[in-house]
Amino acid sequence: MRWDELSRENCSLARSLAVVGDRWTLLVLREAFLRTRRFDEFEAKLGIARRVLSERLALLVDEGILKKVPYQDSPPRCEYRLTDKGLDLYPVIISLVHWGDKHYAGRRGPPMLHTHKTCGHDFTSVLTCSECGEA
Amino acid sequence: MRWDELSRENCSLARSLAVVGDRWTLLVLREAFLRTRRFDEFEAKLGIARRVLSERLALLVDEGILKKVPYQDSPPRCEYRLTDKGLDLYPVIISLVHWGDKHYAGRRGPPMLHTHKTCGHDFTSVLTCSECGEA
DNA sequence: ACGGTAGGTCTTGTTTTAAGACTTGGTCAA
DNA sequence: TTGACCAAGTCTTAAAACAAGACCTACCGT
Repeated sequence: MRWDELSRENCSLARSLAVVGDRWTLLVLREAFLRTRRFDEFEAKLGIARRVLSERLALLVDEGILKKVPYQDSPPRCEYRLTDKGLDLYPVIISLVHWGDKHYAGRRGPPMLHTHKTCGHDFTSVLTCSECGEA
Repeated sequence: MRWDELSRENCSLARSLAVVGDRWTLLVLREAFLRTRRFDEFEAKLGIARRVLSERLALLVDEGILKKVPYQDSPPRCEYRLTDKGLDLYPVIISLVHWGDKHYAGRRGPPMLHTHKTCGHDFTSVLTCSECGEA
């Protein structure tokens, strides 16, 4: 099966992976969540090949996960920002991060803590049922 | 940056992706969650190349995400089952599935519903804070 | 001895990725 | 007004990963 056939499978996981399931896309999105916005910021922070970065950003814009927003007129320049669809990927990224924290953290604990702005605590994520609220 | 360097980055997302961030691994795990257990069941349900499947299963066993369990003596045969570490990936998979449901479902709605055994409702996932319980 | 089955490995050609040089349109300072 | 510089890419080449399918290895039953 090829990558582009995957997106036509009748399976939400396959369709999601057809978009974000490659080597780099989720790392690009992690940077976007950390407020990285410009081409060379992404390049510098990720160490990704420029060609691959260019391709991924274009794909993410195509899919409506990022949008290009002009930030100056001359020369005309754009930055990349998350759309609502992109923001919806937060649970995916946070679950992967917490899985990594749990199973690959070294002696010094997880590399980054996540603080819940509303309650002020560092948190891990708990997946709950939308109907009854249980874990 | 190469794939194996990624796993040495000081970032839980990068380390997670070094294991499950390729084209096939999460689809293999989806099948494992759906109780697929044997080499040719995986092959038949996924349409994956045998060489790639063999490589992925070996990696997942190496990482302690799947384990080989003998199910008959002669000829000796093993099946692949999720370990606790593997089961911990459920939130990742379910978030990806629900993201796909939300943004790529066709007219007929999502291809598969998830029922919470405890409360009996079809559910979507809600990510909540481990400290205060809010979404 | 023969065909079937489970679980792989090997080979070949195609795609993707990595690394880094090159391009384009514009600014700025001398 | 010329030359250096910048952001945001594109192009080239070699290495790595993948897809498809043929082949291999125990062992079973007949």
